Amino acid sequence: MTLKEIARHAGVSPATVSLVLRSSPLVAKTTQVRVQLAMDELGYVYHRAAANLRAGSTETIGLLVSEITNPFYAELTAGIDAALDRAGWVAFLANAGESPARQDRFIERMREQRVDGLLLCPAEGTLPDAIQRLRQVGLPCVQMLRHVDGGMRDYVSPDYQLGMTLAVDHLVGLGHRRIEYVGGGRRTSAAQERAAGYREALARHGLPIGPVVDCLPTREAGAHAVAMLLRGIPSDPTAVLCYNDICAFGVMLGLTDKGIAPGRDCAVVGFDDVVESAYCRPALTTLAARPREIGEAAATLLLHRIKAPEARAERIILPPRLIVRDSCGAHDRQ
Amino acid sequence: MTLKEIARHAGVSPATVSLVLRSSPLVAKTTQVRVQLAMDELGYVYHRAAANLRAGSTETIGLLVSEITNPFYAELTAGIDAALDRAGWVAFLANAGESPARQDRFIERMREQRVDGLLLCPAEGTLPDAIQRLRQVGLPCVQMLRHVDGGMRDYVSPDYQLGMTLAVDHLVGLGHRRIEYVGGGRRTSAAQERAAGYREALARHGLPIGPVVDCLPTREAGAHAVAMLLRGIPSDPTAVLCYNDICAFGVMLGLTDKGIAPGRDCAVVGFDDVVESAYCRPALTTLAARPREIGEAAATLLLHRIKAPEARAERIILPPRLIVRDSCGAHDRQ
DNA sequence: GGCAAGATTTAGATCGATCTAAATGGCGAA
DNA sequence: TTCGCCATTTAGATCGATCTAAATCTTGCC
Repeated sequence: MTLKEIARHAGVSPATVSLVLRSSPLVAKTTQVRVQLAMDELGYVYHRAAANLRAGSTETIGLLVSEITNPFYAELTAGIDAALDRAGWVAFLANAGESPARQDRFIERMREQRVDGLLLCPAEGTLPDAIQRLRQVGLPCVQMLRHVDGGMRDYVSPDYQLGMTLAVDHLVGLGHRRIEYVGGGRRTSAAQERAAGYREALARHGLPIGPVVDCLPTREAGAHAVAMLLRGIPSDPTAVLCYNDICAFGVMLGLTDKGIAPGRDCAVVGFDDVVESAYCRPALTTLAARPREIGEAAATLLLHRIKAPEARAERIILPPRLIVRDSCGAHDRQ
Repeated sequence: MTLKEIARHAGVSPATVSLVLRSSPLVAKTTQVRVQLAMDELGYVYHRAAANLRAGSTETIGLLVSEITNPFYAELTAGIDAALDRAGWVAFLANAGESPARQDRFIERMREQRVDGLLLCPAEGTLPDAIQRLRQVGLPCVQMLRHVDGGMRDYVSPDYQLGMTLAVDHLVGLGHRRIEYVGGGRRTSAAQERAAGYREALARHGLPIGPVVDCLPTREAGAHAVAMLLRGIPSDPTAVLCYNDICAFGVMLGLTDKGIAPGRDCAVVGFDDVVESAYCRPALTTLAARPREIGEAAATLLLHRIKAPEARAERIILPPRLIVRDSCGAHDRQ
């Protein structure tokens, strides 16, 4: 059932049907109704791919996340999906699993599909070159959560550094002087900016800066990192900042297993504010990074960029909010 | 940069280039090399949409999940993505958010995109009619986790009923006689099969069947449901089965808040085995539903169905495994 | 050398829409 | 009546690939 058959059935030319499909004002009301009727009657389904081939745009984007099973990325994805749905666009999804090779494969496939743009969280180890190439071939791209080119191109993310500053200031206000950070070892901009925020805030307060403890963003790694924290040099920390909530859950488990009560004996602060944060015990003090809003902002920015490819790059950096719960001990002191 | 230009550059006809692109054995080695060289040199990118228009298939599917932010669906999605990637296919993603209207909109859009098939978790309230229509228009479709047509069409899911049976048998083996189920009120097949499994298993043991307590799959609802459990008619339950792990987390919170220790004073069993189950305290006894495998199986089945649309429908029902941890008290008794 | 068989290559139509540029029809004004 | 203008409609080329059916080129063999 094609446009041509609709045309025959409605007694007009294919060109006219095409105009009706795109609700052009050129078409007379009566003709439009007649064509619409024919389409309903014959159960016509618009063939977007064919239209796209001629028209040049697909109203389609590629979405690459580094790990969909991380609840933070899942929220991000939901935000993107909501914004695209409002605009009538759809996204191809892929899960890079932190593999630059898989990421390259996906980008290649998206180019073949002729998507109009790309939303991506660059996998760890992505070369700036990869993003540069996209620019060269004229494929609009918005980076999310991480950047590999100094963040000077289109980029949407939480303000990691500000988040760490808020956390440190809060802990210092509670009287903590030995504050460590768990979450080194990753080579993403998101990790580096957090570590920098931690160091800078401590320096501003004139406090000793512990070596950053390596930790992947998993509960296992968080629990395992606890051993590194308790070296007693010069003394054990009284507070621990974590790369994200998942790490923090692990750290709290690790502390508990050593007989140290998180929130009472040692403050723990996470990052992200995933759903569980409010429900674990002690409830986790953390920084709300607002992933859904980030997703919506990123999708909206990409749609703008597609319409205006030559406009200057935008950076949208959302300030996180400190959510004070029980794991930092603030509630005990009042 | 099109196939035609490659042809000119390589001194062959467009038809030959097309054959090379699809690595046809018809082409002579030397020609193939020459064409390949021209493509590399000119930076040619295959135009899949154009090829699809002629060839009739898109090697693309639509994936509709009811709630991507649920970690169970996130795992499912990761499994699907992995299987599709291996086959070289890609998926359009949408998040229905349990809205049949949004679901219909997405299905319509997928038809316009001419996807070759659909993977979907039907939103609550989906009419069997919706699936029936897909059959009529010849769009292959595999239902996952839920079905709206008696599960007689292509369908992949855990064996909910068996899961409930395993849980009840285990609890009965531990000596429990008053076992309740939290998770009614939903009108999906997944909910109904769980409730049926619960009732049947209890009946087989000759035990009293409590009224199923309504509970949405959220922590809040789980915590709230606890009040309904503790009515003392004829006595409070000593064990609670839950719709899924998220509910179970809520129930454990609710119990704890009432001074009842889950795992010691009251057994709690979840369903799904999401990552947190192993890490909450007490660690949750639950049924591992293997979402990643389900996702892979569903994607694989859909690809088969696309190749053989007329073959008979397949039901792939994976048996869950009971994972005994601390919340059912089993470890205390040994 | 001639011919059939097999191996390669190709011209031209085609997929289902959009685009451009021109055709058509109706109507008031000269 | 004829013309010009505006509102509609349309023919035919086009997007970038694949498909069919036929053309061309090699071989091997008599």
